[in-house]
Amino acid sequence: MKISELATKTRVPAKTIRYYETAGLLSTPLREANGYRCYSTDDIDTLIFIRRCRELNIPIDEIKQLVAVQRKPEASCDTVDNIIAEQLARVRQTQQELAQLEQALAMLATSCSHKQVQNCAILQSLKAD
Amino acid sequence: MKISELATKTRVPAKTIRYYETAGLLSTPLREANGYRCYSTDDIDTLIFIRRCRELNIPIDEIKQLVAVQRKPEASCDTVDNIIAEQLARVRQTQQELAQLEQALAMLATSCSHKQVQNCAILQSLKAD
DNA sequence: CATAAAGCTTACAGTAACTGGAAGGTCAAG
DNA sequence: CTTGACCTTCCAGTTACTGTAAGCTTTATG
Repeated sequence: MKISELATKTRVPAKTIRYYETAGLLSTPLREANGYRCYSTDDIDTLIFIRRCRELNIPIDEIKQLVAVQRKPEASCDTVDNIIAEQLARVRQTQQELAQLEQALAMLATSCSHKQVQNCAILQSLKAD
Repeated sequence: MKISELATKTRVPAKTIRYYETAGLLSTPLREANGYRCYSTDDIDTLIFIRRCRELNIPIDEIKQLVAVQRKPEASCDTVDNIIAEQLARVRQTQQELAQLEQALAMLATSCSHKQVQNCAILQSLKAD
């Protein structure tokens, strides 16, 4: 199958598929006589797996590990557990930071009573150290 | 004052100060005879303002507008209000997305009972379209 | 005074994960 | 035969810095 078919079947843009190849996430595919990339049905599974991981914000380097570990079926899944746990920790950390951000912004958003810039309470707040 | 003094007074790294200059966020400073940048006390205020905005995750292009509008004290503060409101909206949008992410990851994290990779429930889930 | 360390300058490269665009080859249809 | 849809590669741009290198100047020390 050619790249655009793989793209529609996995909902990953062809451009991104080529990028994943150069990034070392996908093995280099066979080529037809004309130089077109030629993919197998296995590639569909791998690529959907990658897409799902990216939807979970897992960095490409860690997805590489997840793809690699699947080639050793008898390995323990500690690597998998750790990557998911780390990603969860990162997400929760970001959530905390965003909560503080939201607080600060919400306070700013209600502080200005539509006067002129020279009296703007938002700008005043932002000038404080 | 030289760049490192400005850096310590504002808690913005000297490297970042130079970057802000090329990014058009800070006006080009005077130079001493030896070519060193020479800053005024006003630059302290501007830079602290910029740092506070960045802590609120406001993009540099929008900080540029906030800095510019402060040079016209009689302008209305609609620009300011809009930028803060948009930033708040972006933050809340991200919060929603992260909440879904966290749900999905948390579910994955508890799904695997430490078997081998070939039975790993996490990997199974990630393979589904 | 010599020299070494600290601080300043510029310019280039790298980060993450793509995305857009240019220039050109291939293939099927009208 | 030519038009349009795909395919190829390579280069540049995105965001907001950060690292590094090469080369000044200034300051501190022996």
